[in-house]
Amino acid sequence: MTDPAGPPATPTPPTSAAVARRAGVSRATVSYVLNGRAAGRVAAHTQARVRAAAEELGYVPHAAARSLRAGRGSIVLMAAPADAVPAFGPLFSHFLAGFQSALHHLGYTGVLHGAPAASPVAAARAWAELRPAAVLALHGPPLDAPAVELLRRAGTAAVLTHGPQAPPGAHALFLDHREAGVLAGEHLLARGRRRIGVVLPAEPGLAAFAGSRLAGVRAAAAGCPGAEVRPLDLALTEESAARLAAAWPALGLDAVFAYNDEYAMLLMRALQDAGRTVGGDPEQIAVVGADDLLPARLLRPRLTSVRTEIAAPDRIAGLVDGLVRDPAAAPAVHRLGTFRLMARDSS
Amino acid sequence: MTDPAGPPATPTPPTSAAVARRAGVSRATVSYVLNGRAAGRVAAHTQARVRAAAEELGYVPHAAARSLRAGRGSIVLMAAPADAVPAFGPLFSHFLAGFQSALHHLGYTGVLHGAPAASPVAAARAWAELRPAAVLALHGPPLDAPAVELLRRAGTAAVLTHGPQAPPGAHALFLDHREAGVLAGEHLLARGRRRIGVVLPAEPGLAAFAGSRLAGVRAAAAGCPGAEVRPLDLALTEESAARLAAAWPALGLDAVFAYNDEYAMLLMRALQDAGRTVGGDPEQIAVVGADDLLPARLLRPRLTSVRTEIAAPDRIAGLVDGLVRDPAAAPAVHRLGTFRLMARDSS
DNA sequence: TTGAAAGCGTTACCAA
DNA sequence: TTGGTAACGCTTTCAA
Repeated sequence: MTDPAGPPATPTPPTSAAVARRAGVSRATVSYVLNGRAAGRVAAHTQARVRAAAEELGYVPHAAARSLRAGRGSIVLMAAPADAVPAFGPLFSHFLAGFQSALHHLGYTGVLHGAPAASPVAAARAWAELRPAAVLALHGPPLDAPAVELLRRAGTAAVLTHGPQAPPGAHALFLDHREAGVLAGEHLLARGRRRIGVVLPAEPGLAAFAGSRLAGVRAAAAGCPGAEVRPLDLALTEESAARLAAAWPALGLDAVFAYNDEYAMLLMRALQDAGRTVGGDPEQIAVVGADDLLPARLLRPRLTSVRTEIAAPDRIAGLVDGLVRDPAAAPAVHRLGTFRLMARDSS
Repeated sequence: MTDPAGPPATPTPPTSAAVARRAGVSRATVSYVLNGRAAGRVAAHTQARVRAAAEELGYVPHAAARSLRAGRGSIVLMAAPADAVPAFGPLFSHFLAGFQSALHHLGYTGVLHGAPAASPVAAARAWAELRPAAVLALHGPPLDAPAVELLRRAGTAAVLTHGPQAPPGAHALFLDHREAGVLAGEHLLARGRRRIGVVLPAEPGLAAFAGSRLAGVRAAAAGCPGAEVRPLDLALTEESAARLAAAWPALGLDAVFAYNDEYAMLLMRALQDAGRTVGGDPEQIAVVGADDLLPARLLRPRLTSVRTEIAAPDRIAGLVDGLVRDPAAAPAVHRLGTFRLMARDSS
């Protein structure tokens, strides 16, 4: 490959200057034309020439140079779960797709960034280097005040974190897992259950959510004399579930909220294998899951589940856009979604 | 908030020039110190002063400016599935976490980018704007030659796409789904099955994989006289599965490779609800899934599954790093993983 | 209608 | 041991 004219792997990417040379105009003209700011400034045939030159050269603008000059980038950074894998459920994936698309229409570039971070501040520093227009921390530990401050000082217009409250300078997106617990608890109580187990997953990263759900069940039970709530440790393995099932008689529970459809399926199977029956009749054990996954509907009995209804992706995208445009907007807590109970045969 | 000294949201982020002023040194010195290139150049106490100044100002280097100057960015872009949601299985999530971490140790910033793209070239253009060091297209349609060329011309050192072969200028990461089909087919044939159905998911984005898996089963059957293979359309809904189960007698199949554990679970349940029994005995219907998901082991009978063993994340990260360092490396096809059959009770 | 030039934040080179 | 300066690619203001 000694052809000096067009090597397949160009050593240096074409710049707007190269386009200008080829079209016989100035760099300024190129910029105007390619950014649609040429109306009434540049002759139509000149525009055509510029576009053709750009096309032929395979010119692509350099986002870094652009945002350097503009003083602000257009990327919206989302913190990806680094190790807490289970967070990537189909729910979140689906939300993500819609969200990215909505951001795109608003002129942003949505990007998932998952670097292993020793601390929230370390993560914030890594994110800040990219000078994003906005940062959303939807997973892992919520951003704390120092992390938010770092991001704000680095020029991030909008900082959003999940969690019940917004640190100074940030906004919060809140999915109140307590509500899930309340729904499950009230449902079970209404069906006459009084001794309710609540699964606390052994897997790390889920502890915060699990705690809230437990609190929700407790809150529901508080209004019902004679009701008892008992936390249960469970790992996502068949051994762990078998152990819990073996201990069941000693526990004397008549119902369980299993955090999750996965934990629920696991436990339900273990209980059945241990000779107990699961279902809605008083002498059976009632089981409630969450997330309303498809496989859980395939079990017999069909699993009752607390479904998460996440807010419309474009609503959140609009919110982010608004915050970017008005960085000084008063911090607030925004609902990220709600829960709904899908009653089926297991309770 | 009229305090002119320290507004919480700084209007302009601190620059290296600000750090230099505060420390009473030049910008060059700041650069040396903060990049660890100061050994033997800058006095220890000067270094301390610079670091202190940076700390106090909350200085974070500007990635865009850095990569502008360096001529090359350090981000590794991974194409995220924009709409083909199912790709985000636990397998991929787990790989991703390890991969990001490995990239981080090599000095890269791994980033998932999922913009809605009208075509591969449009996607490539969006990616090229970020001037990434490397691009990995692990989902969706493989990159075609024009897309690769665009990226290469934009200076992307390493372009990797999934698929059986590498377009000019790109490398390929290949997970040969045919092998999964072969494994499933051979397994079923060895168990005496001769009339094998293969599920083709109705969901788009899976067609390519499904086709390969079907081809694999066909290849296995080709070596076995009397064996027949029949494709079956199935959507991921209970209605679709019920319809297929109802048609079963007419199909006269004694085995099915269901693409996926999810499809397998769905179909297995539908068959059972229609009064057929699933299992390894000759008069039962044999069902094989794939991906070896936990819930599939909870069904009765336990589901036989083809497990995907993805390559170690740090091996892939090392590969990418090598390609970035040597952009002219001869394109090759690299195995992304292998398959293994986990025989259980359903076949 | 077009061109020239400045400046965004960083780093590498060369001079002091 | 340190500082000045130029250059990366782009947008934008001002002048022609």
